Amino acid sequence: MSIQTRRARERAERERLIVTAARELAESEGWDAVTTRRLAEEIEYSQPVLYSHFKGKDAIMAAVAVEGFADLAGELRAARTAVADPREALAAVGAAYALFAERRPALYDAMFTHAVDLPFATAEAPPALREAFGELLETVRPLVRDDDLETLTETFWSGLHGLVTLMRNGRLRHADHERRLALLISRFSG
Amino acid sequence: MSIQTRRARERAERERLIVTAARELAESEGWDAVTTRRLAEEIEYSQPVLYSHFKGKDAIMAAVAVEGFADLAGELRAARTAVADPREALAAVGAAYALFAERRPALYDAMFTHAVDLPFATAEAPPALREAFGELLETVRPLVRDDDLETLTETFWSGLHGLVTLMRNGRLRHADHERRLALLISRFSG
DNA sequence: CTCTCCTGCTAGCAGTGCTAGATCTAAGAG
DNA sequence: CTCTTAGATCTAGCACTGCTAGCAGGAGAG
Repeated sequence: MSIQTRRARERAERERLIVTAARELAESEGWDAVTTRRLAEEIEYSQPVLYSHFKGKDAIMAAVAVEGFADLAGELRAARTAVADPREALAAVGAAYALFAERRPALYDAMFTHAVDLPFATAEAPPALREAFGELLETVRPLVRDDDLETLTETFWSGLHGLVTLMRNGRLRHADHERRLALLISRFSG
Repeated sequence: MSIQTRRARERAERERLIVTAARELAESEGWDAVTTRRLAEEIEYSQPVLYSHFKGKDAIMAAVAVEGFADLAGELRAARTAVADPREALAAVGAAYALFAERRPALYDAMFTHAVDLPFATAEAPPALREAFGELLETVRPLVRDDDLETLTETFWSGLHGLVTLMRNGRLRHADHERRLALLISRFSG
């Protein structure tokens, strides 16, 4: 029995190795640099072993994305719980979200622009995803009035997502980022 | 002289042929189906002629994107000028924007998620781009109070962009789209 | 009618994601 | 302790991508 558990453990370790290698490579050189050959070289195995762990490259990106959601959830939670006042919390969470996207652009892309086949707003969505959205939900909850909580959260989230994505490929002037963020938050804390 | 003008005209026609072929192919089968070989076959020329017109595939996508901005500007203008009341105009323009993204997903992608090298919020941005943004600007103008017009417009635009992009790859529940849109608009018409 | 240029083509390169078949290791049976 | 068998891993290759060098062939100029 123990020999099989050792094998299973080694397999799991290698799977983590693949995901972290993909993540680090993407964060340092962008997703274009993450090829199956390059990734195989990085983990010191041949290409086909990747396919014994994941269905394809998209599945690897999805796994990286799930890790990203766990990170994001953690950072949002820290921002939310650091402040008592609900409006200040909203501002802090919004700033944390924007900062996350700015500092980890490749990771953010994997989470939101790529990896379409990741189940999301459904019951079978990975826990990390629900947790990240849950943080936004708890931030918005004290400020909700007439509107539906989920709808309000989704709309606020969309605003943040739009800000960071449009700015990231030069659609918005980089200088006024703070003002736009403040404006968005003010419109959602009333 | 006239012989050279004929050649120039034929060249321009072929260039338009390339762009419209790329656009139609993308809209009917997605950007993954738009390969240089497929595109060459579609216009009944060999691959290398594409490179005598455009620097590469990205440049073709950028040309398609510019066409898309002209379309978007037209639709936004129609929505804006159809209504007299500023708040209703904002709602109409927001709905028109979302409808555009929903009906032309591939075109929308070319405009906002791909084609990074397209000059945007600068002076050398193509006129169609400035026109499209200008429509949003004129819609927001009557509703601006304490905030800066450009910043307010950019933030509203980000909200719209976030809504349509997050919904398009399953990040948001499709059913509540109208409610989110209405909520966003209400937060920006006060 | 000849020469020249230039347009558009064929063929090919380097790289991509992915997979079939061989190989080699290591576990289990006698 | 040996032999067989099964599973994990690798080598080699497929079909495709964007892009380009270098060659034909027909246009225009003289």
